[in-house]
Amino acid sequence: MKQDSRRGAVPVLVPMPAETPYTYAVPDGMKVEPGSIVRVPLGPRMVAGIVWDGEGGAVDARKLRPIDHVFDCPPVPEPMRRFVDWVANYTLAAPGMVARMILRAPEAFDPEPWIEGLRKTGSEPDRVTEARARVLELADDGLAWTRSGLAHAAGVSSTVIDGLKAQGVLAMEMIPPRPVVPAPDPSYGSNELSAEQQQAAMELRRAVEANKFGVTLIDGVTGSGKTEVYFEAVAAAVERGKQVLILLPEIALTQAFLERFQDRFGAKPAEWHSDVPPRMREKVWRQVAEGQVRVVAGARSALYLPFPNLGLIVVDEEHDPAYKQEDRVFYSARDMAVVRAHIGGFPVVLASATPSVESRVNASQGRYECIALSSRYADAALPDIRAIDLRRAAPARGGFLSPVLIDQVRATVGRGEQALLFLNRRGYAPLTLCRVCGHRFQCPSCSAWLVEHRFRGQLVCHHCGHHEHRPEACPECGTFDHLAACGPGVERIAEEVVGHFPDARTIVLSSDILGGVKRLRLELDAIAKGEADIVIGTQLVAKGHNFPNMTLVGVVDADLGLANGDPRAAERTFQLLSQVTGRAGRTGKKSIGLLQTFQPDHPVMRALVSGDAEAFYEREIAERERSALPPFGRLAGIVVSAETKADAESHARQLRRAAPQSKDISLLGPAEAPLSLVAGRHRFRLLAHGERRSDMQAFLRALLAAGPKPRGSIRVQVDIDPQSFL
DNA sequence: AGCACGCCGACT
DNA sequence: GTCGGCGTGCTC
Repeated sequence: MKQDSRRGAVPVLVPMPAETPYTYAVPDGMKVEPGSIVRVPLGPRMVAGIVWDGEGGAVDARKLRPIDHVFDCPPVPEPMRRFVDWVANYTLAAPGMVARMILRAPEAFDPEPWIEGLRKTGSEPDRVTEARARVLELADDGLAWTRSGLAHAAGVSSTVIDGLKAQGVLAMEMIPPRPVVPAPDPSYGSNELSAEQQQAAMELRRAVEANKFGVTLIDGVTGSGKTEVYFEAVAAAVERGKQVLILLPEIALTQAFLERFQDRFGAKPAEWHSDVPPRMREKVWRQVAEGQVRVVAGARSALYLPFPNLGLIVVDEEHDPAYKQEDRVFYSARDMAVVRAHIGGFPVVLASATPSVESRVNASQGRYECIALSSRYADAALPDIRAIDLRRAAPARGGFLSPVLIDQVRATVGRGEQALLFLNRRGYAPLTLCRVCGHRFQCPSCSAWLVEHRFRGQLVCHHCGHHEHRPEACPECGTFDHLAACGPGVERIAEEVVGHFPDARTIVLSSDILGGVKRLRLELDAIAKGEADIVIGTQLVAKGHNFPNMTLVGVVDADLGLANGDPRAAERTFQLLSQVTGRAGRTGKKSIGLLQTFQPDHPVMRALVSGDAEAFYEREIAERERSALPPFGRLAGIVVSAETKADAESHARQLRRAAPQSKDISLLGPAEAPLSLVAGRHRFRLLAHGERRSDMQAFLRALLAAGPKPRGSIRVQVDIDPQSFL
């Protein structure tokens, strides 16, 4: 529905951190409406902006500059605009910075050009050769073909096509650009669902058909077929002519998901993530905006695609920390998906085998519906999980694998099956020190320990990327050959494994693998095909891959990550180790998960070994409630980034002056960062905890008003009470 | 955020 | 004498 175009001046949200839209003059004869994407002059350059709602603010008429161009593009729909305002307000980010996330496909604002197509005219060629006959048979469908498409399909060279065109047998006409993906067919393949799945699918279908806001949490154990269940909700939405967004954490590696989708719907969903090449991004953006793309599978940024007709969002692996964006605009895509659904008045589905504490609490308190899937596919037995008490079964001197684990690896490989050794730490050793003077290698800009990467011969900071050559001599005391590597990384475990099993085929998988995502996919495929006996990997092996022959998962250091002060440490560890051990036993073979730990009685280990997640979560929830941590209390905070510790300290003083009501203003360097929020370089953080979100807003305003703006940026941590967002 | 302007160090 | 580092300030 078009509103009247407004004359005079309109507000335009430009992609920069201004608190309000800027006002631009609308030249005579130009028609714009709220949501129009326009090109406007901003300082010395031209930028794309979005015409916003309301009246343009009063600006000095001499400053007012005209809109340069209105793109021929569907306007950003009203629910999207409300969403931008909502996210900006909630995260205390500038609305323009949120809008910028919508505008990240700059070439997509102009329509895709039509392409040349060829159609049969009905006239006959002078001679019908074999090649020509094949072409004509294909073109008989009456549809327009592209020149290369027709040549390829008929298996002829394009000169054959040109010949037919010259004779007037085929005529050229302009045809619309091809869809990035074919339309999904909700009745293409129906998965066989168990009674339990059927029941769950019915509930989701009902929610979609009711076409009103509601959140459903699918809590389904590994192998219970959550995906098949929510595919039925997707089908219901597609049947109703709605668009669907499926959010996945780190989609770049989830090739298998796309194939499952294709098996169910006969076509792949459109993909949206950072590895989609620019040309494809533009096409996807445009076709989403035009309503042509029906289903998008994407990373968290897909939440900012301009869907005109969204009817369902699915957040798969809803507990995954990758849903939190922690730079520029801080937000949790899982929670913002709920907000987007609320604004759009449609349902949202959260799915996980290990739901977050927040979602469980929301479910138990009735804000979210909950569907539990408790039975597994017949052939997908969960592995038998046991703890190895490292105090009793200590590794050999200089090693990190206990004899118990080594024996199990030997037995597994001996049976021709695969073993996975999981250690969530890249590189060779997390700390290097001098045995003579005790010098420890530290990052010059972050104060974190430098991690040795022996293959590369370097010491690397995992916070900021700083790297230096690994020296032979201690830089402090000058002694040669007395630098000691402390603790294990995957490279060091690989060294140990090769020592024990020189004939086994061993692969190390971590995100710093040479060759990037492409190489990683190849390696994962190779492992799935059985081309490795022992895999040593970081957490990327935990994500969604199926290794049919993997029957042993050994967690080298199950305690890693429990002791870093993060209030979610236990929850995260439980989730991660559940996922990792779940890699084994996908095909019904008897499989084992072994946890090397110094704390076999820790609630996380007990929950994993007993399989009793409920007790663990109850405990965790009680603990959160008792200590007023999310989701019951607040961990909201103002985060000030600073280049140096001195700057951060001066910001802390300023913040204490500005916000005396904040009881807890603390300075955190990356080494002791409790919330794994460290991103980018040179970042020290300041947390001012507040009781309420409105306190945070007041603190921030006070801070900004108190005096010179701190250098670096000010952000509000997103990790805010998820109960209050509606 | 991006971009220009502006003022100090090593090089054609 | 210029090229280029990034500190500072501004954008309707």
